[in-house]
Amino acid sequence: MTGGSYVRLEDVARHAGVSLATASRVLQGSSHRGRPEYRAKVMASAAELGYIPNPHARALAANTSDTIGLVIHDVRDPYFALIAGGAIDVATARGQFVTMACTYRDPELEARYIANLRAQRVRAIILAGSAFVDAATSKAMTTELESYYNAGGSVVSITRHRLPGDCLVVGNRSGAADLARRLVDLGHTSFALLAGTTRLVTIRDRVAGFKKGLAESGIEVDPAFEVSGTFDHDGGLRATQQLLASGRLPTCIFASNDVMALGALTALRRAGVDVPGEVSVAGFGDVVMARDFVPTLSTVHLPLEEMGAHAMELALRDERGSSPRKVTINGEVVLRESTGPAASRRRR
Amino acid sequence: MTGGSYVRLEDVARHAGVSLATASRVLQGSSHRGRPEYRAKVMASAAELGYIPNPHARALAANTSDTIGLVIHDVRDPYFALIAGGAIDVATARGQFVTMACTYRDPELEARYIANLRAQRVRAIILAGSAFVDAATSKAMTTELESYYNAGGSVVSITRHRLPGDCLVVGNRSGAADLARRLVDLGHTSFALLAGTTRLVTIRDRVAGFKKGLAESGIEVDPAFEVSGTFDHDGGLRATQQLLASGRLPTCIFASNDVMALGALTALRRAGVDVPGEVSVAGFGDVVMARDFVPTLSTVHLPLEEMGAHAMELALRDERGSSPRKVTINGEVVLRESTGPAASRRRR
DNA sequence: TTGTAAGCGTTATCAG
DNA sequence: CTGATAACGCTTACAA
Repeated sequence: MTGGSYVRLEDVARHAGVSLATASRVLQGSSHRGRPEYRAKVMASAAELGYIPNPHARALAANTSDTIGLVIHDVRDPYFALIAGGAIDVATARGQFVTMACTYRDPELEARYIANLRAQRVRAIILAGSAFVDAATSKAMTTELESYYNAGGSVVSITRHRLPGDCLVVGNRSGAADLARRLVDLGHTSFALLAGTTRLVTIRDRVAGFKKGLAESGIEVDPAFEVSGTFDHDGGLRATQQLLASGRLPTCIFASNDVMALGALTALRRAGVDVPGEVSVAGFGDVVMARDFVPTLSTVHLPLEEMGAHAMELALRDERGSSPRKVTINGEVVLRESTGPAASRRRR
Repeated sequence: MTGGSYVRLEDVARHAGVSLATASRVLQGSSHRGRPEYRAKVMASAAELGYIPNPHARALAANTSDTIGLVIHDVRDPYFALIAGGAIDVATARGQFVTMACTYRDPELEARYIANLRAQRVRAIILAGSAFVDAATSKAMTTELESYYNAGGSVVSITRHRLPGDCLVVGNRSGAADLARRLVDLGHTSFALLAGTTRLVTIRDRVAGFKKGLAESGIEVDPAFEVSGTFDHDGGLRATQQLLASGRLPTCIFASNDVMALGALTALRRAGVDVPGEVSVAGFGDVVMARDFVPTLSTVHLPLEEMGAHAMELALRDERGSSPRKVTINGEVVLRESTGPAASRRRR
């Protein structure tokens, strides 16, 4: 059908018997300008010839492009895979390309990649993944992003309110606090916190929110029960093993994300500890597979896919908003099998 | 640091006191041409000014680009997330961009997207995800890809040996046959096959291989135990429920991929059927989480991440291979908790 | 409205 | 080996 070579705008113009400029205007202008008969002719020719504009030429001439940069922590992490999926779908539907990078929370890698996206003049940059508490860590990246933004680029971040542009603010604090309250209602009184790195603001917020929720009932977390590690499956596994090794268990373990919770579940199972019989476990995020964990995981549901889609929509809106938008996303507590009434209570 | 505006090659040239052409040559030529003193000057100026080449201009002039198109079924599916992750990592390390699309096995969407990648003159296209048995379905896509390939583009596919270019051929048949043998060794005699859509060649191959493995021991699959559905979690769940509803169970269930197997596990658990006590379950692929399923999943391990990395390396090799390479990837059976000795045998 | 022509930032050709 | 200069395909003033 389409031959080996390319159809250029010039070919379309000639075929339609109009000038290059006219063809260009017709093809890009969603507006109704152009004499109807010319419009029709050009459209027909373009379709017949199978014309696809050269995005590079377009980018060069118009100083914009139709690709969006998506910077995430790791595609392999289901949390981000969901966000990416949602984002990619709306981009594809709108004829935009998505170029994606995984930066593994390495600020330097992030900075470098963003510089490249900027040079590529991507239409927008979406950043998903927590920032570090220490703002200086990502200074280079922030600077880069600001130049991009100031030059007219769109920036949408998820949970990075300090960055320029729009932001999807996840209610980490409130979600975790809600979860804590529900857990207390179940009768739990002693909690362990698998915090991951407390240098990530997401974790810090979730932990802070959780503690606040507990505090309302006068419950404090034993410092010995606050164990950190990496913010992933292994981190959850190791932290739990550490807990297990200490010989003392709380009645409930809160992992600051679902994947860590899964690690915790695995560690507990290996050690022969019954969940929720002996300990309850809860996570945060509600990754799709949380429903398939054994036991199914209690967690704070976040509409991850929609968040990705929403972020992409913000990134794609015609006029970059006069004022940056902050959209709050609130999670909803979902109690499933992994949390039960407190063990102590049960024994009564 | 970097100002708001852009540094162009011209600026670097002026700063270094050489011509545009010289600067261009120095900056792109990995070769040692250019007077050393000029080379040094240009490099220094570029570094000092923070020069980043404009990829669009480069693409337009040189008719190539430094982005690779990655077309997969769905990022949310851990199987593909792993492949994508492996691919993205090597691309990033080599300073290449990856633009990714999910096509959900929709041939039309695939064709459209590939046409766009082609127009964008991406440096290579990587295609992961099974083809349909019926070649006509993806005729348009194939044509598009061939034009791209014939025009000098690199194509690397995973499990699509009919396509032009290099191919990572997954030993679906042999892997499934191996698995079948091991399962027979365990004493199993009756098997159910959760096939997914038999229109996908991957599934067809896995099913055929599995049957072949069984046939070596004179075992046949009861047609009533061969149930199809979608090639995902839900497909596995539903197929298993269907099986359950029929009132008759085999001693072992083979799901043609891990995610389906997870669905099966969930259905079984909900129905109160013990695995592997009453039925054994096996999958294919060895998604990371297979180790966290309860029970941990027996499956055929595929080095998914390495496959993605390998595919990207093939895509990036300097000269497109004179002859297309076919690399065979063989899976390895991993027996974990989800398969045990056949239930009937146990009861003796 | 439509056409002409001047860029956009690089690469590549061709003289010097 | 180096330096002008013409592409590359498209957008967009500017002119008609």
